[in-house]
Amino acid sequence: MKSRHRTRKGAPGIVEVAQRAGVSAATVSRYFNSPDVVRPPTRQIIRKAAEELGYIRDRTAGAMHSRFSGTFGLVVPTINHAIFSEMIEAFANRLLVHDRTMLIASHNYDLKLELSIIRSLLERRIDGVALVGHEHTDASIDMLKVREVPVIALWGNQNSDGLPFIGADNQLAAEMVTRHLIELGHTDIAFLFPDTTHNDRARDRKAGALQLMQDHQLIVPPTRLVNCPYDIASAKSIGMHLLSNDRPTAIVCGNDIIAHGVIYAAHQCKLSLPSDLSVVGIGDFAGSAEIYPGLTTVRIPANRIGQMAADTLVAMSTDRDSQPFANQTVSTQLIIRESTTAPARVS
Amino acid sequence: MKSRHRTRKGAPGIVEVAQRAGVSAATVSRYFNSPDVVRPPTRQIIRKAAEELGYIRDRTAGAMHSRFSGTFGLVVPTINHAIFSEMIEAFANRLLVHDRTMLIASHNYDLKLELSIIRSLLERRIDGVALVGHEHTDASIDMLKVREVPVIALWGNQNSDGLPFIGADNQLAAEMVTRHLIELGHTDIAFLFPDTTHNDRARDRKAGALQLMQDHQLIVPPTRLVNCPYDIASAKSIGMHLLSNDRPTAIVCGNDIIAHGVIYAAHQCKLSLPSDLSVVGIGDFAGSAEIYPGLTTVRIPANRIGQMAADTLVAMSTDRDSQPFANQTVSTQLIIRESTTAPARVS
DNA sequence: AATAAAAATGCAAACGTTTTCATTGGCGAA
DNA sequence: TTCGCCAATGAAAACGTTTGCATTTTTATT
Repeated sequence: MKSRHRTRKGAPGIVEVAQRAGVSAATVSRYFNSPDVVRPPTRQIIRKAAEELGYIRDRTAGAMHSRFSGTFGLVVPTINHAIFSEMIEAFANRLLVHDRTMLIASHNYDLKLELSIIRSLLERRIDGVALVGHEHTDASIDMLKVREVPVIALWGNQNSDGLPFIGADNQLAAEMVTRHLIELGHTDIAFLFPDTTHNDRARDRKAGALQLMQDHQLIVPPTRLVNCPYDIASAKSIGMHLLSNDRPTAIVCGNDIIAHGVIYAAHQCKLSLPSDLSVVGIGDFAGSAEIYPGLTTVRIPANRIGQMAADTLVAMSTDRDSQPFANQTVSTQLIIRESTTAPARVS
Repeated sequence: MKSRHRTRKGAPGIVEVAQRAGVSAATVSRYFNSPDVVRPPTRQIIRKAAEELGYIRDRTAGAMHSRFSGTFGLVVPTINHAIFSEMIEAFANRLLVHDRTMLIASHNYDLKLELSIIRSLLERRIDGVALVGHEHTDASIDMLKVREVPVIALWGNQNSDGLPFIGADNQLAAEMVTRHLIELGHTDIAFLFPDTTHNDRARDRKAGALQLMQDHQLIVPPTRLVNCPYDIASAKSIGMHLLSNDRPTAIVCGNDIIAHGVIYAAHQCKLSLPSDLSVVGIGDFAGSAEIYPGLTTVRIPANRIGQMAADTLVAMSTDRDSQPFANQTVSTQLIIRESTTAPARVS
């Protein structure tokens, strides 16, 4: 209790374990990091000593020397959102399998905040980081490049930013649902997409849908192209407005959350679905199969993305040199349920 | 490149900054940790040097000495679930305000896994941890106790385990919705709750609802007490079964997710709500206000819980001695919307 | 059984900070 | 101008591991 600032209460270190086991600290360290290099009998002795002492390794200290913290970062726009939370959970669980942990933070589509989050992650010496989308400040990317921290972009499938990615073809996804409606005979279709300013996924989707309309010589007047945030309350109220007079025969929603909101709006307006209105979403979130009527949408395997991201990042941090990893586009699939049908009155 | 194992690429350390600023490393360290003790002119010089070098602190190294990692753990049953994800986001965002980060993991109601997660968090030297609920293995609690890591139990409001908590009165919440139905005149009420084995929140709710029924001399036959997992698909299918013949006039659901499923089931069965069936949930999740008909439920402020947890934990880790913190029960509120009404045929 | 080769272990020097203690410098008071 | 005090800074010892190298022990070979 003099020069020694208060010692970690009751927590034995590697040297205490070594002492009790009658070996050197180095051997104990090796026992934990690569058990196969220590002789089986020694292993037993150490295991026993560590257990009796209730020893818990200090990876923080280990990270100092080995430069691996065993922690990875995940930066998302928002945690509290069906599609991301599914991915987050998959990512975290997969990391756990690799004996790694996840540091996560959300920036709510604020790129400036993203930068400061990345900085904060770097201060914690993460072994790698997964970012959502391809829109990031140069400062963010540079910071990661300088440290040579493995980075991976999730959810999109373009590498405008030069980052390896794991994601879906969002443009194609939007095309799929739009084509489905066109093939059913719809011509008066409305589009509800969120602000695309800092959201490349939404931009791709919107572009895909609109392009397909154009390919089919269908014009989309401004009134049928509505901005709608990714939250159910806004979606419902915008939906109500859209349906109250001169309503379209079908609506393409930027994602399933918006679609849920629109369906609720339709119920509220006493419309019967799908005869009065066809609705499609993108994403196939939890609840989309159960909602009434079942939502026609495009399945994007969020948990697959999360899992692949974890695997890839761990691999990248380990085999430092096998970079760059191949970009991966996960498959999307049109799922036709009960929310779509041919329009009642063909024009 | 001889004894020196590969140096962190391009990453300047505190000494490089010190060198460039013409001061000692100690002063740079002080500049970052308590700027007020270094003279303003010196501050400027250091700030400039750090900026030009693109210096990023290494908190890992700092943590070694100061025993604060600036990271807190959050252990939840599942991330991908409306109510938890709202709390998780609030917790993370609030920590960010405190310049701290969050390590999170989910155990899917597996207490054994929870233990190993806690261990893993401890290996990362977290400054504190928030656990959901009051059911934990003794080993988990002991491990935390020995290290004297601040712990807080979320979501419940009992301290059977001696842990300080921040949560809601789940029993009361269930009573509120049940009372509402009874007051409307319902006597034939069904209850859908998840397995309560490792879930004290669900247990409290169930107990609260059933107790109230008993208080009102209403008996609940076994057929009206159904086990139902917290997922929408199960809820809908169980709901369908329950509604297909000899249906009750009202259903109390263990949480809003189950309620959503039941409402979808009712739609599927072509029942009209609330005249044919009243439904209540607990939690007031996103979507509960928008669903058709709007769900009568009890509001539990998840984000408030998350925020308070972050504040409390940070405080606990800082003022080590002001423990134990007062337990906090957040207020719940009955929200009456359109999913409930008096039963059609009074028996 | 002796020797070489291989495997297991120990020693001690890092890793990049923070913090204690000592020292320097600046400034007001006499 | 000189002295003394306080604020600001520097030097160096931790913090608890990992790992390169040296040494010892084991195993295989003749």
